[in-house]
Amino acid sequence: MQSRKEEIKSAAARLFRKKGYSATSMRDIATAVGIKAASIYNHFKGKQDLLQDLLLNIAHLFEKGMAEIESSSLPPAEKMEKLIALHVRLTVEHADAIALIAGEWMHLKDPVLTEYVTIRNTYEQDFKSIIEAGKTDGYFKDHDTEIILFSILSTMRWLYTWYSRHKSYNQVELEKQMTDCLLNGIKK
Amino acid sequence: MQSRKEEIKSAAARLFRKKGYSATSMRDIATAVGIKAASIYNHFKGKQDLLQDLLLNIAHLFEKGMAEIESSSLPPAEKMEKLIALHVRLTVEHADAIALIAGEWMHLKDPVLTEYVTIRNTYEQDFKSIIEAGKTDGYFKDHDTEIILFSILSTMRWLYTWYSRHKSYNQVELEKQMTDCLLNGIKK
DNA sequence: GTCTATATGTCGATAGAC
DNA sequence: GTCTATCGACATATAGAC
Repeated sequence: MQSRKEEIKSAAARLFRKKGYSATSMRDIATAVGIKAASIYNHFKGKQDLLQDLLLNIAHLFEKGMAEIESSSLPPAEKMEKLIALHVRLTVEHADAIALIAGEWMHLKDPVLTEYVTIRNTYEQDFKSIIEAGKTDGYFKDHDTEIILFSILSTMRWLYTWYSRHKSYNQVELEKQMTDCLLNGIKK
Repeated sequence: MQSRKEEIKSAAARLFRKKGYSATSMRDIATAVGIKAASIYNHFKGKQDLLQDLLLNIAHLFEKGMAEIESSSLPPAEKMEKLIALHVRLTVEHADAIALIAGEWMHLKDPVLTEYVTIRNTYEQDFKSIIEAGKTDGYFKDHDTEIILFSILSTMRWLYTWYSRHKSYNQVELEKQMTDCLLNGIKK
């Protein structure tokens, strides 16, 4: 059961992803839902409000997932596996909204833009702490932390493009192979 | 020495990257160059023409790089290293245009859109052939070829965001660490 | 080759009827 | 809660003077 407000949100997410935020008009979104553009303003304050709703929601899901992993007492290598699983799960469940993280967050306006960037920076800092703990404990090699973070996050952030073309792929198997690729590499 | 036409192109690339294609106006580009919007039309047919010029140019650079690597008689593992080096080099030399590959190619219009996608698909097919040759020769593990391709390409395609924040990083060292991360993983 | 002026269209958002 | 009608801003692109 999806309310009209939810209908508008998911149509907006799909269109922002496909055509980009700026190239998507309120008329486009309204048509996709089967109403007129003016009617959207009974549910949202405007186009920017829609983008902010979508992006803050997904940002908070990542925040929550990271908090749970950090507060666990698992060793760094297993925390890393949990992080990869978190990205895979959120991507599968919120593919359209995730896509906006990659390409449309720049269209946020202040003060939400600042809020969003702060959340993202904190997330990356937490990620780096786990990598460094893994190096200290001798689980990870001594690569530059920034480069390790970048390699993993970039792969995770593109997962949504890949997954849209391979929906049939088993989620558990995907998670397993990605984790192994990232942690152990592709060379024999 | 940069001609006026080149000035316009690089201003467009920088603005398309920063604000997105749709949100960038001809007035924005003109102002950045120090002329009026109408003057751009003496150098380019329109905004779409600018995007096509930028994207086809960078696509052809990848095509050329891949052709050189493929025609070499190096073993697959070394071809892979050359491919990573190709991405690093093109990213450092054409950061703005490379960014458009990640987020703005969707705004291309046919027939150039079809041409661009065809070039990209061919590039990915060539990449997969090298991965599969590497598996056959026993250099690479038996992961799903699609997943290996995706892991590597996604990291390469996000390099431009990372590099803009770490311009001081030594290019040779960057190449070495990225190659090692991708091929051998981060686990000890 | 750059300018001013302008044609033509679409945008986000609002007012007010029902 | 959805509609019609509309406003004002800004978009791409063109015509023609200099």
